[in-house]
Amino acid sequence: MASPVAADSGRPFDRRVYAMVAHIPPGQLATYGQVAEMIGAWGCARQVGWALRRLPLPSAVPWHRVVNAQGRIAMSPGREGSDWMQRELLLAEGIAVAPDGSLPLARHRWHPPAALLPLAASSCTKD
DNA sequence: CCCCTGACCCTAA
DNA sequence: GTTAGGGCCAGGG
Repeated sequence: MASPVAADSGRPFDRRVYAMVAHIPPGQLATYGQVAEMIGAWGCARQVGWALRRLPLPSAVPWHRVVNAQGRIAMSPGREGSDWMQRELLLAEGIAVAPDGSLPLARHRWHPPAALLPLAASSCTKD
């Protein structure tokens, strides 16, 4: 498999999310809403979070580079500690993540190339 | 079909 | 700077 994108995802939406996240360079960050907009799924930030939740770990997809718009790691009991794993991975890439999950989002914000901008709007689940 | 929940976001206080 | 409320979309009971 030449692509880092997991092929075991049944939903087209999930694959779009993973493919986009795979473009985020090391040491840089994107928000859920940002990823949603980049695949043309405006307003579907929550679905992006769902897609990442369905992602089997470990994964070649750099899921840890996606945080919420508040500049904090999305902590939730349902994640079974993957949120803390995310903090460790970001620290390893040189991003100063505070113990409470807050981080300097503005300093590490990813600026995607125009080639990745959405060509058309898409639904959250459909292509 | 109704209700609740979720790795969200924006605005207002 | 942080917290609270309402809105958003899709899944599951």
